[in-house]
Amino acid sequence: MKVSTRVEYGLVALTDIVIHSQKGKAVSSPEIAQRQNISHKYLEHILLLLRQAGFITAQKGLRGGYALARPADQISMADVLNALDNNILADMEPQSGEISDLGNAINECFWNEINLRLNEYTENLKLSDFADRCSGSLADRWDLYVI
Amino acid sequence: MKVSTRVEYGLVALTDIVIHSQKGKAVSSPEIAQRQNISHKYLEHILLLLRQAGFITAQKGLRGGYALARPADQISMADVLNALDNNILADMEPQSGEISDLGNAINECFWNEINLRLNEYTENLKLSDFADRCSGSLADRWDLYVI
DNA sequence: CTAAATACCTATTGACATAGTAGGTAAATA
DNA sequence: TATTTACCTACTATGTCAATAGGTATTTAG
Repeated sequence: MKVSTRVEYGLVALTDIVIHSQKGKAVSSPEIAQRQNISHKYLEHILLLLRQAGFITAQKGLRGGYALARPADQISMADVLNALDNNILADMEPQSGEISDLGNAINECFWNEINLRLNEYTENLKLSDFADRCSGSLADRWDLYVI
Repeated sequence: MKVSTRVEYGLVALTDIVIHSQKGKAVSSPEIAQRQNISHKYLEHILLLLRQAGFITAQKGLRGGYALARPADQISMADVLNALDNNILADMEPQSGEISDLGNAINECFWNEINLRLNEYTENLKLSDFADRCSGSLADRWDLYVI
């Protein structure tokens, strides 16, 4: 599936915050941008989306930055995806006003089925599980270089 | 999931051909266009894709039209989707050349997992199953009006 | 032989989303 | 007070989508 950089970077940024959050210390956008090799200015737009959706809180000023607004095990990937892209998990809707009976039938028995599967997977997968898995995968990678 | 009209119409057109095919009689594009309420000229482009991908054969001239190139139970939905949209089932690839280790990890443990699920479903679903289901759904609809 | 119907090909267009870039403002802290 | 940060608004380049348009080639019916 083709995914926009907005979604891609959003997921990376959020996971970065989870991984690098420490007690009382926010993660700043320049920090994330450098670590993840993302344009800082562009990243700011994306972090705004994530804040407006209620996943992170922001602190202005020196030593400011972002932190999770609630525990990572209470944030589902479905929610995050929807915040970054309205359509990515949305039900299929006819783009043209008129649609044939066959078109309707196809939507019902195919696209909705696909959405059901995507939603089931992403709703049950929480940000915490996600970050754990990715960290694990990262650790594996590091081993390659360390040995 | 947001789906382009190209994919939507392509699926409808192909299913229309399956349903309305009769021995020795091709299904013409004006016929499909009228039945499914699709712009005829636009539909021609889409049918071209389906022909080039080898799903249907075309016959020019009076009484010409389209027919399935091989049995419907030998055409997987995955193949059809890929013919209509290269990216819809494709693995996640970094859009920018450079991607962080975390980005790579996310691709591996999240997007590829999603693609795996989509591919599993759509590869096992054949056009024949698909047409049956949709016809069934259509029959249900008709009952509503017939009774 | 001719006319009509059909597939096929190429080009063009308007609308929209994406992927940034740019510059400035407000707030918080060392 | 200076610096760092988040925040806000505007702009732009690029590409894809969703057609529309017009013409050519081919086949069949009559």
